[in-house]
Amino acid sequence: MTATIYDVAKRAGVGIGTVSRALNESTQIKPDTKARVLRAIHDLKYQPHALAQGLARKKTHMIAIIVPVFTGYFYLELLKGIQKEAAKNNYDLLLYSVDEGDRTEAFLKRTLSESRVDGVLLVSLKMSDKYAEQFQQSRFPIVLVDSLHSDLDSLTVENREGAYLATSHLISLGHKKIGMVDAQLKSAPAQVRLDGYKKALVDHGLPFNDAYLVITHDLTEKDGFNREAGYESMQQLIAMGEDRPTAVFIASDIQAAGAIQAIHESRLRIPEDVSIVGFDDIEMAEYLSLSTMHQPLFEMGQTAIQRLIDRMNDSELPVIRQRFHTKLVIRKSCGSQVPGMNL
Amino acid sequence: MTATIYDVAKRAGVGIGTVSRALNESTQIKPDTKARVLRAIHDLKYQPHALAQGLARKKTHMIAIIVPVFTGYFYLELLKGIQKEAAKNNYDLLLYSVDEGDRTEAFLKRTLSESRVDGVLLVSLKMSDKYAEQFQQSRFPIVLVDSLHSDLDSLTVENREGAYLATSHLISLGHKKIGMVDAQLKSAPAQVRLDGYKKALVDHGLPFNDAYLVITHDLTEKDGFNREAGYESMQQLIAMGEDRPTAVFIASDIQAAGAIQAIHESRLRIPEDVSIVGFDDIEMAEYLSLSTMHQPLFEMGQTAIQRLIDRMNDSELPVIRQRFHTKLVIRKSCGSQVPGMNL
DNA sequence: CCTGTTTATGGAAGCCCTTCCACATAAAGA
DNA sequence: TCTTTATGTGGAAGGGCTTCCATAAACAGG
Repeated sequence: MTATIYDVAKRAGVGIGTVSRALNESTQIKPDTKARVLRAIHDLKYQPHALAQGLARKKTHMIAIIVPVFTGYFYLELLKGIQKEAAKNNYDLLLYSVDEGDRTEAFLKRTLSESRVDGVLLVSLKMSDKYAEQFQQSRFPIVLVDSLHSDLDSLTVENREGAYLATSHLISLGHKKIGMVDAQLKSAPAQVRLDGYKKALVDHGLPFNDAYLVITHDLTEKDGFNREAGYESMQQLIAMGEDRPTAVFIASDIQAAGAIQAIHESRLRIPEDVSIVGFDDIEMAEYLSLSTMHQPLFEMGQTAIQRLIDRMNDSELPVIRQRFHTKLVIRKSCGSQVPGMNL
Repeated sequence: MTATIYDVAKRAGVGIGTVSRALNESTQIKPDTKARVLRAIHDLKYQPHALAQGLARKKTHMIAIIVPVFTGYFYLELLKGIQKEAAKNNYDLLLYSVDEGDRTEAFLKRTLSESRVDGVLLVSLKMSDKYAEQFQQSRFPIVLVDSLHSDLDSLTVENREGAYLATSHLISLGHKKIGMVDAQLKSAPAQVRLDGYKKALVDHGLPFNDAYLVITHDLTEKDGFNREAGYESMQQLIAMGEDRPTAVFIASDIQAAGAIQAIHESRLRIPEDVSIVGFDDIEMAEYLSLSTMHQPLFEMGQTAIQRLIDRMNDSELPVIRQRFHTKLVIRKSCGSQVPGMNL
């Protein structure tokens, strides 16, 4: 069927070693021999067998990427960056998408011992100490994206800073009663965004009001970063009546989408009655005219691959933690609280 | 480092063949021998080397999926279905995303000869006759999704039917002047959707008016399924003034998003001044209150994998072409043309 | 022209499996 | 008890590549 290196060798009248050298840019080959081999390769439409090559080289040129079952643009943008950079460096992407909680570990385990890939990108998923140690000890290249572990390379967004900026923006518009809708605190980003929110209040001399903080108590396995959670949380705030906050910082755009729906259903207006700021800047945010914190996802994806490649080339690199800054994107979902100052 | 089958054999005091049998559910092994081997495997944390296995078995248990650089929910939903079904059947997904035009062929070529994967899913990309023939001759399993070639398995959406239904819906609401915004006709779906639109007009005794058909003349390499194209196309229709259509069928939701923007900017109202129906039912459609044709993408993804697996098991299967039906999802973007009958 | 280098080349060994064949052992039949 | 058959088992061969080592060819220098 398909030609092997032996066929090429025979046709070119050389040994298999020479064929290999012709293919692998070795300097140890005479130019005209190389030309002859390349000609034979061309004639036979020969293409090296990826698996055999991988087996011999102990390199597969594949990168596994483990993501939570993709819900939304968040992962799309990231994937684009990852994909582009991987392609540029001739790496193929093996995509694992995890739905149930502990499948992550199963994937990590396989990854670690099957030698199917040269490295792993773990996205938005928690890295257990146990596996972190295994990866570290085995020097198996891994980079965490939007996730954190002190022993491993990680790229995260400045969630605290982002939340701080978002909240500060609302404060700067004159709001005094500023609420927050958050996801479950077992999620690190949710935790940290809450911190940023609190800090912004404190720094500007505003009290932190427990009643203004609504955290999804999603009974399912989810983390609360979804529309339904945002919808319900906002309903809860609205139910406070006149005491309700005049502005709300919402931990993710997708929750904000649900929140907006809840607000509209209550016949309240945005931003006249309630101002909101989201987080993520997913594509939909633009359609919702939602002010939000933009994350440089594409760039993070690219950087993640670069870092992974660096680490594959040198496993002794010191562990880094790279933080990416968010940027406030102002749209129409927040206005000044002072009457008459509205847009 | 990691244990090989030889280590396991030695530890269990058996031959390597026996270890292999213990792993591969062979009946040719005594239960207690098997137990002993499995014990050794457990002790050594042995895991077969995927590449070596692939090389020996001539099977990689990987499927390549080639998609246009993912823009939007269209691919997300499809990917979810693909991913889920692949995981269920223990196949790994190798993701290739194509941006520039002819990279597709490069991927197909590699796929065909590198033996890296057991099968290919080609999504929304044109299959050239040349490669179609190569795939067919080599009996290399491939399934086309949202793409078509007579010699290969393909799953498509009933684009004509969908366009027909969308247009008919507008007609049933009383509209007489119905326009269409389409993408470039070099794209098969665009072509076929236009046919459906025309047929609906004709079947209902309405004339086809050339001026009401706007086809993006995108100068870039794109096919016109994007927001900017929709925006400009709609501006063109609006520029007709009072002669403009009262309803427009738009070939994709993403174009519809652009069109809606254009409509709003012209101070026209939806659906009072212009009714629109889109195509795809991407997540955003709900937020835009856009009536549109829903495609069963998740299901298509699943089916695609199933079909691919079937074909991998039996390359002699007759070529099939499976069509999926679309469904009209009514939201608020279309109203009756007759004054007073509006919502 | 010969010796010492340098450069080029062939092909065995190794990567880690599966599979097949030969052989051993146990069970069954006579 | 001795065949015959069924059942288990070991390990060579093979899958297609890279790499290394030994050897051959080319090139200098004297």
